[in-house]
Amino acid sequence: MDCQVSRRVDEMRASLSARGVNVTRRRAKTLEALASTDRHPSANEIHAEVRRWYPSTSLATIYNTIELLKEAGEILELEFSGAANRYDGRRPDPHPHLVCLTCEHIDDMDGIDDPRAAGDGGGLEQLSRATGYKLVSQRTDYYGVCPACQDADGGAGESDPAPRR
Amino acid sequence: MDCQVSRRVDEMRASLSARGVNVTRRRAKTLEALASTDRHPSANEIHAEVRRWYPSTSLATIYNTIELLKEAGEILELEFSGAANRYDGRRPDPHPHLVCLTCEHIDDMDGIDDPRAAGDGGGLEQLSRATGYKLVSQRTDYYGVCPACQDADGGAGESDPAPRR
DNA sequence: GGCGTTTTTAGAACGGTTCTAATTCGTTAA
DNA sequence: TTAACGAATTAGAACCGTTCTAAAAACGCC
Repeated sequence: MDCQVSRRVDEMRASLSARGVNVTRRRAKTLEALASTDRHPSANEIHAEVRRWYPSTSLATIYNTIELLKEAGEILELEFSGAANRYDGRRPDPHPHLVCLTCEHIDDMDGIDDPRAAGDGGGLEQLSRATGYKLVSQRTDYYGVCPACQDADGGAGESDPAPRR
Repeated sequence: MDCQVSRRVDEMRASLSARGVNVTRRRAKTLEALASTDRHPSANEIHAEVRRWYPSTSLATIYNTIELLKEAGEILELEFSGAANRYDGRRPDPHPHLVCLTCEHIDDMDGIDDPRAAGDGGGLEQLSRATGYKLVSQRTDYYGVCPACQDADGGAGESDPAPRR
């Protein structure tokens, strides 16, 4: 396993343990599946990955582990109404994403010189004061068509190659 | 009907008509329900409102009209995974929202002096160039507890008065 | 008034998520 | 090694907002 990945897995494991959560083998594999990709997998995709090692694993176990990780603040959940939720186990703090409406690929939006592209963090207290809300989280998404899908589109015509949202 | 509201209804109606859509009485009531509130109603709430005038109205008709309005770019749909989608018929262009996690109230976030609080618009072309995506839309939400729910909470204790998300 | 089209209805279907009851697993104590 | 207890896991049902479908109703046009 990549060193970067195993470090992140250790972080998550420690965070769960600190909360008294027993990190079983299935749960550990779930952490690994989350830490080892930047593809923002869905619960189903994580399930498929864990099943490669523990084929009897139920989807409920995946959701259970996801819930524990959410409580520990170790993953970021990206909710979608018409499609499966997606998870970011590498960067649990809110950060902006680029969502492809054609293939549902999700990229982190990093290092772009735009005010809104900044990670949040400091801003929430200030905004809480300004709005009267007690703000705890934030989400920014940009929707469009990713480079690969633009290329696949061969120039002009639409051919609806994949799910749309 | 408020003058502001009826102007907005007329706008929507014109926009639908221009696309060849027949604005029936039920559809007109749906426009009105959307234009006459800043509460960001769900499909169910719109349904209840339209039913006050046309009691036989089916939920499918509401979704049908919502779909037509989306195609015409006349409403903003705020999707939520664990709860019903919400609609903004007053300001169809993306703008930031404040979402109360306790009572599910949604406020428009206006006139707050924060970089991310700016309506989008111009930024998308620039960001498209920077990211390689062909961006068409954007969403920014802030999550927290609204002033009313903070007050209702009477200071310290939690009592889980309403759905959580 | 009759006819073809559009709209509407009621309810089934769908899909992702959550819940439930039963089973299995892991640990500790005899 | 076995017994017993609590935690984890499983399979499948339940849930709920949304979408689909087939039939009925309303509408516009001659």
